[in-house]
Amino acid sequence: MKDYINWKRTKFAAEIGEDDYNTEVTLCGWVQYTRDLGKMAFIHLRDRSGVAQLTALSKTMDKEIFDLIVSVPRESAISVRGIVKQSTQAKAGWEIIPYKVKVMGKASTPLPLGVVDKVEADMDTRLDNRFLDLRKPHIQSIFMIRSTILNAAREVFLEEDFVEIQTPKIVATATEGGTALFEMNYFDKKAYLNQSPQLFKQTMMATGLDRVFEIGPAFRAEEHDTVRHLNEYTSIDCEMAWGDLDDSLEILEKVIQRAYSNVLNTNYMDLENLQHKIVSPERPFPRLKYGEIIEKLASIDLEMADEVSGKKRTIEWGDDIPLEGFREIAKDRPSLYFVTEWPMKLKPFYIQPSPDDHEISQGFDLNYGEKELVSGGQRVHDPGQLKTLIKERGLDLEGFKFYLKAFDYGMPPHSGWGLGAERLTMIITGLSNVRETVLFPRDKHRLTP
RNA sequence: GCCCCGAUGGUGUAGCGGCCUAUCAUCUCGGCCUGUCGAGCCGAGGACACGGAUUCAAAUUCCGUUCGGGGCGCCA
Repeated sequence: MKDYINWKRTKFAAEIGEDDYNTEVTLCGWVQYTRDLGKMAFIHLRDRSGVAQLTALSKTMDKEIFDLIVSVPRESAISVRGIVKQSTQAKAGWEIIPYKVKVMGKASTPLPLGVVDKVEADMDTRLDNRFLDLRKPHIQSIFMIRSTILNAAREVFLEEDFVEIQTPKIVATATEGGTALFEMNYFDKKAYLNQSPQLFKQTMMATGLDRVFEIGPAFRAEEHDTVRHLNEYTSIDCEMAWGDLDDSLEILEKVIQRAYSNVLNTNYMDLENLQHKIVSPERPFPRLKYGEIIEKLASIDLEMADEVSGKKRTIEWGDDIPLEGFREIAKDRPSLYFVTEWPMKLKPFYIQPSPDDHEISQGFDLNYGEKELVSGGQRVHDPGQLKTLIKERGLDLEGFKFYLKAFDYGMPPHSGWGLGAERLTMIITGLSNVRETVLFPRDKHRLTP
């Protein structure tokens, strides 16, 4: 039989108020809970905005509708038409007296994952049933916040005259090196999933677009198994010409600050759902020199394994700062700070040395406590110098042909950075596992869903 | 790449040689209930990852496999 009723939603649960008393509404959502008292039943209907209570009385309603509404399995998708009634007994002050119900999508039982159960599920179970996991308001909040963060970045870039670009994710050469890549077959040729847009965005500096940004995926085939790594992550990248490192840092500060303030302004309910409080950071962010950090760590005798001998020794200038070292620094600096003036050998080949000291680079990191958020710097734009640095690292010039070509025909000075979108989301939401901030995370063990 | 840890109903767990025909909660199904909102009450259902070994006896010990969690390095 054809259904002639228009089941389009007229209100979200959270939109209902005094003005709606004694009017008809159509709500669409999921049956969160059914409390059947025999001749009377309460159904909690959840939509994106919140929960509405439907109060069904067998005496005053069609028996068929009553039986349907009390028997529909929880988490089924239903549409309900009813009258909003004021009620002192209902928590919201109102309730819906339904008179028409349509089951749009019946849920099977039992659920692989309870949406409102009192028992928590493991991350693995949750990810296997992510669509159900996402029905939990506090999980949805993570992705509401993530969306705000990405848009805040976009907002700042566009205000600052950047052009949004997309660079290829399938590439022929082993790009910048330093990480394992996923290999793939490209019409019988070997190809790789790109680890970062670095070389492409730099190439754009030779075009006259001057300021570009990209928000897109990056792939790393590292078999790391930690709460802060993903094999596919979202990189917020930018590159700008004709300026110096400070211009880059300023844009970065603005992006981070805007992300915080937009989340504070628009996602206060989501922060509440996550029971997390944040404070917008003030600019400029503190700047720590690599050398100062090493001094501090050496003064407390932080030990680390020597790269060559493997023996334990005190940290010294030239060593990379281990996580344990950053944990020490985080005791005094639990929030955002830049780390500048890294030794050249700890930074990639495309980072420019300082004009005063060729051992020191113009590369920087942005940390939040012990967490690394951003990496960037002033780039080498002289083709001769760039070739030398590539060779010094033992990399094959042949693989960088397309990149180097752009430097041979008028490359202006430029700088830029890459920000891990998930790491920023993790910090702003206060979550401890980066997987929480991705709908369908890719890690060493997980390829589905 | 290196190192730890774990696997018990749909979900989350207890048990750590015989007391296990396996605990509790949640869940599912059936019954009662006209004001529930962590509903309540009565009844029922459902599990020891897989393979091997030790033992009179294994969920429990050992080995292997598979799957999962975490740490380090590296990075965003």
